[in-house]
Amino acid sequence: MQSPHRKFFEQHTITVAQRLLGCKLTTNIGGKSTSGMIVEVEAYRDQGDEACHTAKGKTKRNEVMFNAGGFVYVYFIYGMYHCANIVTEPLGRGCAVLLRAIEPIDGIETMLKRRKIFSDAKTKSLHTKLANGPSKLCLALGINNNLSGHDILTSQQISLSHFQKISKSQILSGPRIGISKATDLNWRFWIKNNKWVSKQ
DNA sequence: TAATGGATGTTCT
DNA sequence: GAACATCCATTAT
Repeated sequence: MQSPHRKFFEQHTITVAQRLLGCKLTTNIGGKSTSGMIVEVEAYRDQGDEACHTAKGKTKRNEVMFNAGGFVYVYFIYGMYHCANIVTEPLGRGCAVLLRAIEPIDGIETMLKRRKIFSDAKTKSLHTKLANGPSKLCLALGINNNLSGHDILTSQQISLSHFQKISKSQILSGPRIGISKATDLNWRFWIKNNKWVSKQ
């Protein structure tokens, strides 16, 4: 399948967020290839969004978000977890889409090991354990701060391709999860009836 | 099934 | 010193 071009990522953040649903995200880390279809995302925008990391300007932590659309922004949270974003809109803006959940495609054995899921009992309801949340997704795909600042168009370790066509009628939206500011914005988007989504 | 609280460290006030 | 785009085990209902 074809990979998106720069212009795909430089559109309005809401547009990119919706169009990322159904795309296949692949990582190649530690000699292991893993991939999954993006089924849930959240949009974070530079203007009118107090919950966005860049709401108060550029800092050491968020500087990667000011790259051109298509760069990867990973941050460390709660002392033990990572969250992965894809930068959107043109160079210098500071917008991104948070990746919240994937439906596994390739390298499931590797993902199970990274998530420390071993017993058969646990593998029976994988959709509630493997990658249904931003930090679970990072663990499953082996994403950490080393990937922050990579260009998803050229990186050898993380890439994106079109995979499944998702129409507007298949996309639902609601408030973003885990934030205290700008909770009125319905900027979480997910694929309707997809069981790999973190919260329906 | 819902609610609570601990783990853990970086960033910003 | 508080907040934090989380997760999971434990406890209460």
